[in-house]
Amino acid sequence: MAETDETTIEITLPDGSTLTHPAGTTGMEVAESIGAGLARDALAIKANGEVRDLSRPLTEDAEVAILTWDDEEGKQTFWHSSAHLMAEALQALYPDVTFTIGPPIDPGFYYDVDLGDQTLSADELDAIEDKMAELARRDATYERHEVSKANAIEHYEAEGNEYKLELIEGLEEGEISFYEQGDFIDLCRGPHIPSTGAIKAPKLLSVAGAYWRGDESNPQLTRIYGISFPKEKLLEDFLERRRKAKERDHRKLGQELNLFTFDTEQVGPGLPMWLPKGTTLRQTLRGVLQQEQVKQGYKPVCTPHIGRLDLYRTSGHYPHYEADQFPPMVTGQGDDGEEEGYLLKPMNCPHHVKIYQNDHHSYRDLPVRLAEFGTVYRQEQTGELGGLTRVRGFTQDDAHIFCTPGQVKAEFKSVIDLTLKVLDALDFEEFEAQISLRDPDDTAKYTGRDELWTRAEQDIREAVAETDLDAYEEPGEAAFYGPKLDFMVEDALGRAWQLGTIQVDYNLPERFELTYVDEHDARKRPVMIHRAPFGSLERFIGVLIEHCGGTFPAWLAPTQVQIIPVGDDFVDYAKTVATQLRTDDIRVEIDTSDETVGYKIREAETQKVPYMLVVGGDEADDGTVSVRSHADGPQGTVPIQDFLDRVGPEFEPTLD
RNA sequence: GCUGACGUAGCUCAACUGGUAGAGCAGCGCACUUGUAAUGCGCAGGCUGGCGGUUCGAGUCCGCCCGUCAGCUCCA
Repeated sequence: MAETDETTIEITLPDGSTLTHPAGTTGMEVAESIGAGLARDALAIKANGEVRDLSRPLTEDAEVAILTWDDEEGKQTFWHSSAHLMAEALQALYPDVTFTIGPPIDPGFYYDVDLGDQTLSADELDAIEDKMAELARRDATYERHEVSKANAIEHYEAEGNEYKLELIEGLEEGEISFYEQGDFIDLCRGPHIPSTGAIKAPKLLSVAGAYWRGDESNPQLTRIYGISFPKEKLLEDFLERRRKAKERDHRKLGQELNLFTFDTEQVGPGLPMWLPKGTTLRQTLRGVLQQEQVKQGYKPVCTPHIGRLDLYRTSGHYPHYEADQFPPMVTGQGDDGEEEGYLLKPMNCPHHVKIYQNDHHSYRDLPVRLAEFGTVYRQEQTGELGGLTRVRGFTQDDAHIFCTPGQVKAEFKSVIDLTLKVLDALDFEEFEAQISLRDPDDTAKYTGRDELWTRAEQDIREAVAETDLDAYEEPGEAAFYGPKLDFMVEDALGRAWQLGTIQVDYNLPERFELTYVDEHDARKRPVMIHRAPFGSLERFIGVLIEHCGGTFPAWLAPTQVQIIPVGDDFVDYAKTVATQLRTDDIRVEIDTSDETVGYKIREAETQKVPYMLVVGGDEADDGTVSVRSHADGPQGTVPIQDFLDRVGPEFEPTLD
C-alpha cells in the first residue's frame, strides 16, 4: 500500500530510462507501470543493489531492476519462497516438526528440520510434494512482519524452538522480520515472491542428514532437498538435464570405455584398478607433464611406498593423522618402548625431504625441484568414497620445491603457469582458483614465523595478479603449515573438486631441520612448496572424463585409430596400414571380428575412437584408407600418407 | 562416521500381495563374407552381496555385517 506523499521519487531502470513515481510506490506498482507482462512475471525487485519484496514501498530515488525468473536473484527468491512453502506442507503433515533453516541453493532449496525421534523416508516426499502443490494453489501472499527482538524470542519460546532462538541471539534489534504465508510463519530476512501461486512445479529431490550449523557434535537434522519452477515445462527440462548429466558420470563411462574397475569386495573400496585403456590414458597424461617439467628444471625422483614410523613421527603425520591412515605395520618395539614399524605412505613429502637432505645445498642450487608421480594411501571415511573423485589409493603428480623465501613468488608464478597450461590443454575453461589464507582472528594455530606468512600471502597474491589468474581469497582456509592456492573444477553434477594445488610449507623444513648455505656462509632454512597441477591423477581423470563426456582429445584417446576391414580378405591390408601408423607412434587397433561393417563402426563410435579407417578391396588396390572421424563422420578416401599428414599432428601429445 | 535410498548373470533391467529366477546386450558355437552406428540361428551363463532369523516355503519379511549411490561431516 503506497502512502500518499507530496513528494515524488525518480526510478532509474537498467536501460537508463527513468520513471517518476510518488514516494511510497511499491515495487509491484513500478512493475505494473512498465507493463502488465512484467508485473505478471515479477518475483522481486532490486533497489540500489538490495533485493526486496515487491510489496515494499520505495521511499527515495533508486536504481531499480524488476527481478524475474530470468535473473539469478529472482530464481533465488523463488526458491527461498519455495522452501517456506515446503515448510508449510511439512507443518501440515508433521505437526511436531521443528524448523531450523531453509535457504535457497543453486539450484533449488532445502529445509533442515528436527523431527525428533521420527525419521523421514524417501517415499514420503511425494506426499509432501502433493501438499506443496495443493498449498501453492491457494495462492497465499507472503507477508513481511517486522518484529522486535523480544517478540521474536517470545514467539519461539512459546514454540520451544531452540534453533530459532539461537539464530535470533545473533541478530540485532531492528533487523528482525517474520514472513507469513497461509498457516506458516517463519523467522526470515526475506525477500520473498508475492504469493505461492507462482510455484507451479515443485519437486522434492532427496532427504539427507545434516548437522545443525554444520557441526558434527550438534544434533543431526533431517534435510529435505527440493527444486521448483514457475512452469511444468521447466521442471521437465531440469529433470532431463539431470538425466543427461548422469550419462557423463565417469563411473558409467569408465566402465563403458574400459578405463578402470573396482572390486570392492576382494580388493577393497576406494581402490581402483586401471585397465589397459585407462592406463594408456594415465601414462599419456603423465608423459606430457613430465616432458614439460623437464623443461622447467624439475628433477625426477622415485621413492618407496612405505617408510618407517619414525619418518612420519618426524614429519608430524604420525600419529597426528592416524585416523586417516591405514594402520601401521608394526614390527616390534624400540628400546624407548615406542612401537616400531612401517607406514604405507600417506604423502610423498617426507621421502622427498630425505632426498633433499642427501646433499648439502648452497643458495646457488636453489630452487631444488624434486618430482615424482607418487602413489599414496589414505583411509578416507567410508561415506566419502566415490568413483575416482575420492579414493583410498591414488597417484599424485607431486613435486616439492625447496627454495629461499625470496624465491617463493617466482616459483608460485611458474607453477600457476604450468597448472593453467594443463587446464588449457584439456579444455577446462571453467574453473575456480582459491587462495587460502590464515584466519586473521586465530593466528596462533599456524606454524611458521609471522613475517614469513605475511610475505608468502603477499607473494601468492602478486603471483596470481601477475599471471592474470582470477582467484578469490578465503581467510581461515589455509593449512596449519602454510597458505595455498587451489584450482577447483566441477563434475557433471555440479560438485566442485579440488584438482591442482600449490601449497607453501614452513613446517616440514623446520621439523627436518633443513638448511642451505647463503651467500654469507650462514645456514638458512629453505621454504618448501608442495605442488600438483593435476592433484591426484585419479580425481583428475574422473573429472576429465565428465568434462569431455568420454570423448578425449585425439592425443589422449586410448585407441586413436580403429581399422575396420570390410571382410576377412582385407585383414592383411589392415595390418599393413596398422604397421605404418604404428611407426608414427599412433595407437591403432584392428577389428578382426566376424561382424558387419555397420556393427564394427558402431562399436568404434561407442568407444569414441577419434578415427576409423574402413579398408576393403578398393583401398587395398590403391594404398588408401576410407576415413571416418568420430567428430565429423565420413571424410572420404585418401592415400595413407595423406591421412598421416592431415591428422598426425592431432595425435602429438603436448601441453602447448 | 552420520541420515536416507539401494544391492538379482560381465552390463542394463524383469519377477503381483512370500510359492522355488527371466529378458536384452556382451560371451561362446554355427551359418553368412560383409562398404560407414546393431546379420541370423543356437548354446551357455545365477549360493538373488554375506551371515543369521521368521515361515511348510524367502530374491521378496526381520536383524546384523559388507558394499554402492545422494547428502552431511572430515580431508596432511
